[in-house]
Amino acid sequence: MAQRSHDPRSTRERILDAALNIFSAKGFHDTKLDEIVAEASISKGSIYFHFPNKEKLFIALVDQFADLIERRAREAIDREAAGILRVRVALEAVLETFGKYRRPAKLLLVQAVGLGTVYERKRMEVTDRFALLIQTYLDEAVADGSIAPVNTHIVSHAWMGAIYSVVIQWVYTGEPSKDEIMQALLPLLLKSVDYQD
Amino acid sequence: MAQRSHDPRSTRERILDAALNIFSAKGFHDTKLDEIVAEASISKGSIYFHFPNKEKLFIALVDQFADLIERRAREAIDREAAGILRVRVALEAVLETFGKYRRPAKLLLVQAVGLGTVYERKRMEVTDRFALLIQTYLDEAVADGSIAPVNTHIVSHAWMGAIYSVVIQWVYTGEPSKDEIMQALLPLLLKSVDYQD
DNA sequence: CTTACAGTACTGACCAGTCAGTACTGTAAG
DNA sequence: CTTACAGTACTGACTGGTCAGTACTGTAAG
Repeated sequence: MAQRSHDPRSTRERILDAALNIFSAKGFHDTKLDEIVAEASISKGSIYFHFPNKEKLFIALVDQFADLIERRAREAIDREAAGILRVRVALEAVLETFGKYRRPAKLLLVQAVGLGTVYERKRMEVTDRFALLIQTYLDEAVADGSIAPVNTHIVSHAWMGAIYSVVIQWVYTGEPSKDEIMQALLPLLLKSVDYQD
Repeated sequence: MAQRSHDPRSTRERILDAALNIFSAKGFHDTKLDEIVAEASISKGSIYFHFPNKEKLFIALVDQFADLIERRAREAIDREAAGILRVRVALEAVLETFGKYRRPAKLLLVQAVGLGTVYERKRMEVTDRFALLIQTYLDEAVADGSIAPVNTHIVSHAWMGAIYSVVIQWVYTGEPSKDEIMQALLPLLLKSVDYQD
């Protein structure tokens, strides 16, 4: 029967937690709300009290994690003064965060893709967001002469894709290690824009 | 009622054609078999005569197009003798093929991702396939001294991801143009492994 | 008349979303 | 302080539309 509410806002978090577990393991369509209900030990109605529908619940998780990744990257970048060296710390921060939160990583990088018409827009929104972040700092590096002029629009998408797929590989198989990735991916990215240290 | 269409085997292709159209436009889950039936002007029974189920029909399309891309790339590569120059022709071939077949491209690059547990394996299979293709030729280039030794496993995944995301962007928005992509992406990839022409 | 297909009509499992009801917490008028 | 009403948080049995898949029939060619 109806429960007390001395976990006033924690129910919402229980739902998000459980949803994250199941969505990231099984994907959007293979996840039944009843599984989330069981995992969170709440009721189905509760989900609909806190979220308008299954889709919005999923998107809340995607946004939440995209925010986190972006915040971590920006924080790391802002701590570092010099132009292109910021790439190192940003990449480190992103790998660190993805590594710490593998389940949400899976959600963001894989499960959020290919969900049908409704999600096309969301997918684009998220990728554009990260590509723009990269592009901003690449433009900055070009402006201050750290690197030669390039098509930063294409380069930023290429970088994002490169990071994405290496991270996906890593999230799924555990290989290669974070250190190996840093050692191989960082010089690769820097050299791709002609930056030699 | 039932017509003997004197298109004996073409029904199968009509189904594949229609399925490709609808799947690539709406994604797997938002596509109803009845829509394919209407589009192909065939019957539902026909689908189940030619394919065991919806999933296999979808995967047949994915495999078909993955085969095509790989074949085009290999053909282009095999026509070119020198080590790293093969990268140019392979990239050209891949872009050419993706450009010619935008709808299947969408299917392979986006719709086939994040479809749930059953497809995780397929996704990995396809990405590994392309990554390995790249890795083979990178290893060759390292062996014959065209480029310095690198972690070709990571590099191949990074390259694939870079190509993927630029192509996805292109398939969806039409921007940047194929020429711009060639002009920006090719030097980027080559420089990333320290190859200067 | 058999094989290979093509067609139609149907079914039933499934599951997102609903809703009527319960429990508890203010709070304020009498 | 106590009754009354309102607001919030939550429950879980139920439903109704949907759609993959099935059963069965039709027919033309060899």
